[in-house]
Amino acid sequence: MLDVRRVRTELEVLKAGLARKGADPTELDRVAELDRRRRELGDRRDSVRARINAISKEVGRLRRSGDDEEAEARMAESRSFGDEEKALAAEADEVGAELRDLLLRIPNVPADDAPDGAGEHDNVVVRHGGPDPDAYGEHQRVPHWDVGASLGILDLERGAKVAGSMFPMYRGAGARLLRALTSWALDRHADAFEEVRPPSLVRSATMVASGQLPKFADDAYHLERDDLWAIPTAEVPLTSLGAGEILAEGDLPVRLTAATPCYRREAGSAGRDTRGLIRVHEFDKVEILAYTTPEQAPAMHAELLERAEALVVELGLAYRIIDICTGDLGQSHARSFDIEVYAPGSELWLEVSSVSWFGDYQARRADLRYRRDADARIDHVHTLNGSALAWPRIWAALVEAGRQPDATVVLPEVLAPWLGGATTIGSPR
RNA sequence: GGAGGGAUGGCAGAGCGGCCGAAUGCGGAGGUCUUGAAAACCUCUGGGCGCAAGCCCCGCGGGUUCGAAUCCCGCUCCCUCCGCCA
Repeated sequence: MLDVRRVRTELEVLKAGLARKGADPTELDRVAELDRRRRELGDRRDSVRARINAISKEVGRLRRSGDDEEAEARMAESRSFGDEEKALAAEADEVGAELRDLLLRIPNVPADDAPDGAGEHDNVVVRHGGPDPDAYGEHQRVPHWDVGASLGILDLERGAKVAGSMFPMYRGAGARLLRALTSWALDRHADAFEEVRPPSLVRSATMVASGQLPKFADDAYHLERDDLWAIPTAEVPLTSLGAGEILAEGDLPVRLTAATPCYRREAGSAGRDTRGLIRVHEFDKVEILAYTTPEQAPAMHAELLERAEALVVELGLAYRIIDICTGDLGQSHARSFDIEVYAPGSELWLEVSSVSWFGDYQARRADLRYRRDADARIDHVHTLNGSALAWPRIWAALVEAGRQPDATVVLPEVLAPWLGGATTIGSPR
């Protein structure tokens, strides 16, 4: 969430930021108003409390010196402030809660250098890499759901039988390919990132910390009986891993990686991209995430993007990197780069990674701070994260791009160690 | 799931309802001493809001009281035992 103090001192700057995102800037006027009222009520409450505290101390002194009569008088005096204190406290709490609820729903402001734009169509392609998307042959122009079905490595019908549509079932070499991708990616990050295996069900507070709640409750699976949420990304537990803690500056940057299942209801996109693996309710993903000082953040953003890009390069896929414009930025994001790979059979660019910088927006929600070496001041960390990578769409692109004229599928050499040395799926027809 | 015990500052560990934001020890920072270091000694050493006065925080949330770390209720988490179980 945004820093209320900035709302007080840089209201217009923040409003301009929200406007760039296409969000309603007038919400901040309401924040400023609630903040004023909360502080005013708090001040009044505190001065009444100061009176009560002083009198109560006096009562203690009088009691000890045996002057019970005067003590009684002071107790009565203190009692007379009770109702006022209660009323002011209740009102201050109410305004405070309203302020917090509002603040939790207001998006982050975009970074200055994020490109302006109203929506998806204004995103900027930064660069292309890998093979020429137009150079794929006719044998590669078969969608992955057909390739997967004929090779027996993707069983969407059985997935639907067991759990419903958009719950894919991978089989045989298809399942093993997923396992290989996860192992390969985790190993590729092992040089600098601590591997974590976090819970995939989390509390509401954890979902609030990274920004999924309260606004996007409909997008997530909720286990009502236990009041737990199925994580939509490892970002959720990894961001909260340090919640409520104060780290030493020397601990930063903290680099974490995790492979987890991800669950998304896709409530807002019913009927879209329903074929194959392009949009599914459950998928596996390897995430890389960091806590940094504000100074370290830009370099870390570049590092995460390089890592995600390196994986796509090693897989030999055609890809492009997109600088997300202000109007398309997620609620918590200040700056994001997406990596899209080209799937020649589906003839689609598929988003397989989103590498984002959140500033202190999540850290404030999570109360995740660090102590600066220079002056021992305590400040919020910056959080950054990226997928490296999301596997179903990679799986789809690999299967389509790897398809040979003889209908077998050849997989990238880099995966061989995790595939028992075999990089071909199926036998020639 | 059942029974019991516990939660205090970076850690350990005190804390009759008032003089407790909290003893003491350790750890950490600075200083004295020393050629240097160790030892010894001295000082400092939680967080939040606020310009300040002041207010709040002893797991979290309520309550009792003039006054709560201390009493009461609910919750969460941890530990022990039993049950169940990958």
